Amino acid sequence: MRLPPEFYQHTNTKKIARQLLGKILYTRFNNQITSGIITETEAYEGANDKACHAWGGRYTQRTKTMYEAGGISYVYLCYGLHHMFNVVTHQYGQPHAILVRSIKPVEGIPVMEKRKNAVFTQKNFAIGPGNVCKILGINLKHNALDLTGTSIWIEDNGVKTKNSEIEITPRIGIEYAGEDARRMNRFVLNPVH
DNA sequence: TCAGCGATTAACT
DNA sequence: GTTAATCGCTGAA
Repeated sequence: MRLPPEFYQHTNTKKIARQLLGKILYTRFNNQITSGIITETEAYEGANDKACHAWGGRYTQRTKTMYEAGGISYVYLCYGLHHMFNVVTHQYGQPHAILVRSIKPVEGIPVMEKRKNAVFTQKNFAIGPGNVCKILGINLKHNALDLTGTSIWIEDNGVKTKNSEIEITPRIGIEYAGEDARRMNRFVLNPVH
């Protein structure tokens, strides 16, 4: 079951970030399908969240994607090297987004291994947001794509995630965000301790 | 126009 | 634990 636009257009971004855990993220580029279970997300809550690119209502070429209505992708380049894949949420005019930090590969593993130029082991599964984009083949060209289209989409396979399987922590790599750096906006499924 | 920097990673010591 | 890689975005000039 593909997630409908209404799923993304809810106004509680943290709740959506929680619900995305356990869903399956698919990409289909050049007729190659790859997918993985979403295991880690971070909620970025718009103009009032200093960690969000659109903090304070910043509206630029890059951030304008986040102001769209929920249900599209937001991809950008970080440190000049790494692509980050986000899901835009909330209503039009509210720059909320959810960063997908980790997935567990399911379909098209050979394709993903080739993209990463490495063979997957238990340990180097797609850990980290840069890797998620790398193995799924996502780059800047895939910014602002409709998540109900045929290139990138998310499916619900009916598996329910239990609260006991989920860890909630502050977000990563945003120490500059002051107070907001302490928000409990990161959701991890079945963390390996 | 341009300097400074970042929602990071992998390969080092 | 430390660091190089590397480039688009941002904001100030």
